[in-house]
Amino acid sequence: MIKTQSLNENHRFRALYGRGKNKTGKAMSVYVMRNRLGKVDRLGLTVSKKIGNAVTRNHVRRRIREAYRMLEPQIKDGYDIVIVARHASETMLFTALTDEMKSLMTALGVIKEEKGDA
RNA sequence: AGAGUUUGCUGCGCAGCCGCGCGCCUUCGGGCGUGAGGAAAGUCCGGGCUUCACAGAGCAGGAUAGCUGAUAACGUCAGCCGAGGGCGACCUCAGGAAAAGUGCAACAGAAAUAAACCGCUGCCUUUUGGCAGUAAGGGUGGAAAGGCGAGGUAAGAGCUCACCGGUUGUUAUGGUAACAUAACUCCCCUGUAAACUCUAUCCGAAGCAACACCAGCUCGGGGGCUACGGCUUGCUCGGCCAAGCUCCGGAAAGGUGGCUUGAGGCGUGUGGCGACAUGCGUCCCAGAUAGAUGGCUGCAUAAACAGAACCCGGCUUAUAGGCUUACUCUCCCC
RNA sequence: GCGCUCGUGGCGGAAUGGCAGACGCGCCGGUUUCAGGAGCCGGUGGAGAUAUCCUUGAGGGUUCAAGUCCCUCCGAACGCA
Repeated sequence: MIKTQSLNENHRFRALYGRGKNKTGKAMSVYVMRNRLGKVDRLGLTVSKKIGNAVTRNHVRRRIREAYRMLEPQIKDGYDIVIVARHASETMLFTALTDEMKSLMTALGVIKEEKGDA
């Protein structure tokens, strides 16, 4: 990923859960908050043990990261984003996963508005 | 043909585009190579490695339990012995000691480690019954004094004898041994040690968040107090001199190493029934640090259990499908 | 990584190796009331032929006998670094 670092500090996670804007879909919940790092985005992933065993959790984490990578060029700079996986993210089609992430991000206002888009 | 026992293996692969960790190269655009398991799991054992304030001794505690071997070691493995199950191939077994001692054995039953309720026999008594002898018979129970026959007796009893069974000891033969077989001899004794215990053998503790180093306004270092102090798994002896709090003096997180060449893999020869050992050749095969293997498309597309975190040897548990070794029983045909 | 504890009717929670489910809460039925509550009385794991059988997270073992002892799994909660 080009402009995104991983978010691994527990206090930032708690700040996002507490004060960030959030939206929830079938496959994930997304929390968003501005950071003070300028052009850098930071992504944190949470996959709890309720989702499944280690193999399942790895798989879910990779799918969500891949979907984020597809979406990354359209995301505004300077945000911390935390994505919490839910059960459906293991089984649903990858295209549906990508679409859901995009619609959640759009609702939260972190997707760039494309030129000439009505 | 049917039913069954058993051995070992595999458990996705290829191509295209985009993407990730590590290593090397780089004209800094990128390129090349490589990248999860048989259980990586559970953490049930054993070892390496590191540190400790570890000389060490005793007690306590823990583990193991047929024999011989294998191994770095083991609670693992191999072969054998014994016991149990199965017609059999074969499978299972914490498989030392109950004759060192203690405990426990509910209910039932007269009685549970010792015995007289009924019965049987003798004597006394008018009868009811009393005294004595007796473990053959009765019922209870998981277990009731070894089984059966004969002798014997008032009635009976290993009281005596024959046979059988178990058992203690000795001897002989075979075997390294566990043990097996035979002879003589002693005895006839409940079970339980996954109850305490005894016997034999083994065990210092903690764990890579160990530990070492670097950077840092805070390091290092020093003073005072706790003091019959702290540490050494628990306790005692012994040993060591450090630990906590506070003050000079004000606190939060980082980086690097450890980290992968090893009791290593593969092939092959030799020794051994085997576990395994060893010679030669050859190969280098993940090393992350919120944690790398994913997404899409095609090949008929369905495909289990499941993800390394210091490393090895085992055990246990999970596992769709496929392949495979050696055998057994029954039926039919020749 | 290391270690400790627990699992019993619907719920909480007892039970020396010896009749499993004490006790409390809840639930059901009855009584009382015009009606409800409280009180009082009785019942309450499952199957079944109404004899009995199966039940202490699951599966094995030891024992005459296991909720209890031993082993292996499963699940939950907790401690230390």
